[in-house]
Amino acid sequence: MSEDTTPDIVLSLEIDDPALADRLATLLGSVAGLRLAGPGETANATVVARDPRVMPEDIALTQRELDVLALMAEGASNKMIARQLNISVHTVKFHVGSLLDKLDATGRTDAVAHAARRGVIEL
Amino acid sequence: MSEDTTPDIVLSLEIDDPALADRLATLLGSVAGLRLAGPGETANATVVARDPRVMPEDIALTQRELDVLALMAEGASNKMIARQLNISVHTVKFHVGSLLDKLDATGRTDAVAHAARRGVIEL
DNA sequence: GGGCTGACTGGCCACCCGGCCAGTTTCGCG
DNA sequence: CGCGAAACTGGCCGGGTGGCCAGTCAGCCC
Repeated sequence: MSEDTTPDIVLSLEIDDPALADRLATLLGSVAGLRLAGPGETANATVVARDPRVMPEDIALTQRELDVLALMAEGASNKMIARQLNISVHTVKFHVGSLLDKLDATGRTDAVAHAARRGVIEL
Repeated sequence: MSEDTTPDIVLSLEIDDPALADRLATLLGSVAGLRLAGPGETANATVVARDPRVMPEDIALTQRELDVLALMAEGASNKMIARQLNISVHTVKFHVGSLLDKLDATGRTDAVAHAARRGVIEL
């Protein structure tokens, strides 16, 4: 007579590895106080396990490059970035160029995507 | 003598809501076959629950727009996208323009960032 | 001191991008 | 059947972007 005050926690699974997903579903499905989400149901929490992509040590970015990168992720143009950081557009381009090199990107959009993937920045 | 073949699944928690985090930790901590990750330990899976931010229904994007968006997220230029989709560069620009409108973005970088934030695409 | 590295600035230029206008086709609805 | 909405395609052009060159300044190591 106490469960009504604290309903089951609903969990959804987003596991790439089928074997792991199966084990987790079995284990979690038999825990009192929580259950797995049904189709279309909104879960309280999600269990995620992405494929073990290479999470190399953080790329060595200077503070200035991080500043520029953050503003790039906001969709700022070089001109806007220059204004924000009180530097010239040419300097912004310089840092952007360095970022493209270090992040192995072909353009600013690619750079932001790569940085987000690697956890260098948060979207 | 059978646990050595299937070691415990290690879970880490990333829960914004402290109360929910506490309940999950209690529930999951007493499940045989899995345990919570210690400090610095690499987990097999992560339980995440972000604060219930407005998750509006997916923005209505056409299939073509999704195609273009996906390639944009890969850092592809309009020319590359055109080649990939067998359409002209001008048409790609048209779709990009629609994406900028629908995603309320100022440029392709901003569009990809917004789309990733809203879960429209996965980086 | 001399050499070195990294942040910063500038000019120049080919290319790309996004906005404008215009046109076609396809589809569903009254 | 007409008709409008939406998807799709194209030319044009101003401004943004990225690559290349060169140069200054501050800090650090040998």
